[in-house]
Amino acid sequence: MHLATWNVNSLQIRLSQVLMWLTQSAVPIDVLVLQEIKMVDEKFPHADFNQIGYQCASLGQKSYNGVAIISRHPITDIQYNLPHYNDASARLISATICDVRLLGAYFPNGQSPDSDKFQYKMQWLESLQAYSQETLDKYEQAVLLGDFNITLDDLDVWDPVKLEGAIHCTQEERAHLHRLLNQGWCDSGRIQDTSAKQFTWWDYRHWAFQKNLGLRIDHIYVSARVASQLKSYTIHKAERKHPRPSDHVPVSIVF
DNA sequence: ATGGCCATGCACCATGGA
Repeated sequence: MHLATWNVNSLQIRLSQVLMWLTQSAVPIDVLVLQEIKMVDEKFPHADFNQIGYQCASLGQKSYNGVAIISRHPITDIQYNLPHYNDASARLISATICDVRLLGAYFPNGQSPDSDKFQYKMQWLESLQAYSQETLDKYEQAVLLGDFNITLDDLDVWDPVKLEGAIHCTQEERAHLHRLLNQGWCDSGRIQDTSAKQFTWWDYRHWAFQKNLGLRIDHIYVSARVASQLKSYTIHKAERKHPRPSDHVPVSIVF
């Protein structure tokens, strides 16, 4: 199974690139989860995806956030957002596809550690912990993937000294990722290669991509059963060379 | 030394992103 995640920063703007990426993939993508589609469900371009053999489920929102699942296989048991957290933002869509439970997530950004938005991020993460545990208890094959907006450790940061304590790099945020890993998830990006710096996001400014000044904040966490079957993990950096790219690139695994 | 990008909404500047 080939699974991918991509924060597209507006599906309106990125639709043709996403369709092209899906149709040109050497190994066909079975499921792609999207974040920041910034689009209400009524405007979701189902027909464009149907035309290339995919069906979709979306949790949209105007201007901000919004997540979706694009799948070549039937999508069942869809859960919108966190079950125990009343969220005004569209951040999570879960479904079962080919006997695999998928959680496509757009974690809150947090803005800065002293902001109200950081408090919201912490509350959201607290609720995610419970939902994550329920998911692992219930499904042997599970994948939690998306834009986590958190670096696991300094290896995920282009300049850990400069960014020490900055948003996405605080110990409080990282503690939540370690809690998830302690629940039994495996970071698919750290199973095979555990020493190389590899990023999934680069700032639009300062020629950051050209200088490779980035962060790894998009993650694919897999249950033990899926981890044991993992064949490959790929960060699709070439998508950042598109004329009008997202600041994130797609990440995918094959198992 | 402030910031330099990109997308959205609403109107050409403000907000959010990370």
